[in-house]
Amino acid sequence: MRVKEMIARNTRLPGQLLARTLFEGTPERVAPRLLGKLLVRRVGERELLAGRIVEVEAYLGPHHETPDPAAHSHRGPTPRNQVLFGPAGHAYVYAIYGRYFCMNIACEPEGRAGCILVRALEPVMGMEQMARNRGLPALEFREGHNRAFPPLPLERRKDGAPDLRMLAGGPSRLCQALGITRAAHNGLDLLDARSALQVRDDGFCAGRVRVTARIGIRHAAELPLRFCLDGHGCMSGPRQMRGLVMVLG
DNA sequence: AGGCCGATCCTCT
DNA sequence: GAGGATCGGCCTA
Repeated sequence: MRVKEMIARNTRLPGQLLARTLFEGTPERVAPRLLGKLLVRRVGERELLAGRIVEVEAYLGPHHETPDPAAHSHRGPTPRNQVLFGPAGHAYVYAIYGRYFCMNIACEPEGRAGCILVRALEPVMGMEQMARNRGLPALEFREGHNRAFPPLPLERRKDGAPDLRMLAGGPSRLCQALGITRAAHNGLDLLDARSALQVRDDGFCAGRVRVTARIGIRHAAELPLRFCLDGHGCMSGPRQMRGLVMVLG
């Protein structure tokens, strides 16, 4: 207990943990509520990497009334996707294309397998380490901008320096930036203060949320299950995408 | 046992 | 905008 408290204090994690009930709803209900939350990676006892969730996609479990053949859980439990059928709030990390990882958050009560794919983060803490993790050149910060997040460039920089959007904009880019792997992080409880990977709330209020079709899938490609902070510079995919705008209440 | 293919990213045109 | 890298998981035989 003492050790846990020391870790919690020494790392000074931003914000606070979320309630598990938030994740026990259906994925299309949970997804927009994750926008603006922080995904926090603890590295050892001191280092902290964090990004604000600006884009997510919902994937519907096999019990959902709407079939979702794009979901990994669509055909029922397998050794790979078993975390999705467990309790809400746990990380499902899988490998894709032989070289990358993607991270999901399990939703719904145990036995149901809806989930949220985290697709893009706005880097908040540890940007320099994120750039190193991504194999990008060192970031250069202007005077006074090394603490607060610098303004987002909306166009690629001409000098070849990394576009800050590219640090963690994209489901595999964000895993690379935070050092998330299947071996180390699949199954972790994101709502446990001792976990190396957590979702936390620092009070940020999501404004307008854009709802569009999901990206990069073949099946059920029309379902409006992608949610992003409208117009945010760090979202992945096409800049202008057809969709509805909702305001969270 | 073998084949297919993906919730991606990067490079090049 | 197109194509290649690269391999684990899942399906078929």
